[in-house]
Amino acid sequence: MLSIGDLSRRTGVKIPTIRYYEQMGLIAAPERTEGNQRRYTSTELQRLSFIKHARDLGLNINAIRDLAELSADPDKPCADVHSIANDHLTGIREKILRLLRLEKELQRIVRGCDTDQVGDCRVIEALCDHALCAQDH
Amino acid sequence: MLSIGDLSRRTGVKIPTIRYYEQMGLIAAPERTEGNQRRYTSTELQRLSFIKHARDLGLNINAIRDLAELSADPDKPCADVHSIANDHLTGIREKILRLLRLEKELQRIVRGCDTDQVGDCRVIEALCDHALCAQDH
DNA sequence: ATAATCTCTCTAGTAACTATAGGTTCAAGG
DNA sequence: CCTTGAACCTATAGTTACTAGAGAGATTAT
Repeated sequence: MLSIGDLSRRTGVKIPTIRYYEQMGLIAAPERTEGNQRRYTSTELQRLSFIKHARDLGLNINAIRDLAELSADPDKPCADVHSIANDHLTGIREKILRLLRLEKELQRIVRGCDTDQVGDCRVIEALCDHALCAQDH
Repeated sequence: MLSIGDLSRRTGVKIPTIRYYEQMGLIAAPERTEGNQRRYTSTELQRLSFIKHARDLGLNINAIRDLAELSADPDKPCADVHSIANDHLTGIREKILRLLRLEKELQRIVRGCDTDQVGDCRVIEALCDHALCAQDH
């Protein structure tokens, strides 16, 4: 049996986060000692590792809850699993595109300034006037 | 004189957000009518446009507050302005890199699965076992 | 004058935690 | 067996940048 600290060390999930996940229903409430401390089994270790991994991949808690539910049923079709993953992938790609646009624009703005005084700093100027932008963002 | 609705329409910043910015000290408290409604001038229109533009570029409120303060002083060196912009640019680039890594990994995971049943779905499997990952994330 | 629209304040909710306070339990050493 | 220090407990509030809603009052057009 693992204490919450043990579980934390093994998964890399911080202790308050583990309690938070329990509160959010992502992991089941574990057994307790007589003194009311949580004790975990390897089942919960696996489950939390799964969650951690999914979080590291950027999935949100709802998506993870859904995935976890789906994975409990080995005979079901896994189309839903793929759909969650693909939606997430699409979201990531959109974010990447947006950030790339921002990067370009910011770079252009910063490079456009060759003065040392705020009074004629192109960065400030560009921020003041959206019309100076090369593209949407 | 502009009402808060006018200001909102002209800047694209929602009304509650304008009030929020006032509360946060990003914009000064404007004049009021006898009936206690806010009335804005073109000064505030400019300021809010500046803020909106900076937000659209992804700058956070603290950074914007700093930029706005700096821009009030035309004789100061603009090194600090550039430093804020460059820090932000660095942050954006880091985010892009992280998302690109995530995208690759997720893509690999999703493509690796050619079954239809949850029981042997590679996506679930990959999430359960971090060792199956090709790289860090 | 009245109706329709706008605005006011205040509170609470969002996502996913993190931090803190004040108290209890556990495990190891003497 | 007892002590002590580390680990654990709950509950509450704070983080970021808003957004939603309630209930009341103001403004504008007809």
